Amino acid sequence: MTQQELKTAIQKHYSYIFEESLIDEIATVAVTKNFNEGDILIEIGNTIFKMPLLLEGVIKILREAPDEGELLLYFLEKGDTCAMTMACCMGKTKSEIRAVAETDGTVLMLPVEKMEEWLGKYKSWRSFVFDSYTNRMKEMLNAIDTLAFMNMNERLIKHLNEKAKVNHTHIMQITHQEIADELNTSRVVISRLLKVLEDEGKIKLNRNIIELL
DNA sequence: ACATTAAGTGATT
DNA sequence: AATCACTTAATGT
Repeated sequence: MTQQELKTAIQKHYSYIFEESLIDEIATVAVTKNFNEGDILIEIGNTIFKMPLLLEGVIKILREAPDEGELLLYFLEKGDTCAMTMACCMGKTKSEIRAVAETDGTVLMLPVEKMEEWLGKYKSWRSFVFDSYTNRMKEMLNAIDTLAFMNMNERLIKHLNEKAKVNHTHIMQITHQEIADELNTSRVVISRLLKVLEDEGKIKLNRNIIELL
C-alpha cells in the first residue's frame, strides 16, 4: 500500500474524528497488518508494543479462565481500537484478554511513543482515546448484565443477533460447539436451545449453518 | 466404503 | 444448566 492509499483508507473511517495533520502523521508512522478469520491477534499474557486501529473487519475480545473456559466480552468493528491494548501500552502491563479475528480484516499498528505524544498534541486524539475507554466500559457493563441477568436462552438469542450484525449477514457459518465456547457453556445445551428456536420458527439449522429468520 | 466431525437425545445430577 | 453416554446424520478421503 502506498502512503497515499494508506491515507485514503484512514480518512475513510477517521476523517470525521481526526484533523488532517493527525491523519498525515498516522499515515507516516503506521504499519498496516492484514489478518484472516480465526487468527489470534493477542493472547493473554502478551505484552503489547503497538497500538492497533481497526480499518476493516471484526475482532472478538474474549476473557479466558485458567481452566480453559472462554467468554466473549464484545466485538470490535472498524474505527474501533482496543482499550485494553492502550492500557497495556502505556502502563507496560500484560494483556488480560485474548483477541481473535472474527472476520478477515486490516489493522494499523501505531508505535506507543507516538500515541503518547499525540495525547498532548491533538485534541481529537485525546477525545478518541477517552471515547474508546467509555465505549469499552459500556460494552463491558453490557457483558456483565447479560451474564448476571439473562438465562442461557436469552444470551444465545442476543449472541446470534450480535454475530449477525457484525458479520452483516443472517446466514452464519458456525458450529454449536463454537457458540458454546463463546458463551462458556456446553455444546449439548446450545444444541437443545437452538432446536427449540428452530421449532419456534425463529431460525433455520443446517450442519455448520445457522440462519436467522 | 470407511473414518471423522457435527448434531440429536434420554437419563441423571 | 451441566454431564454422560450413547445414536444418528453429514461430510471428507
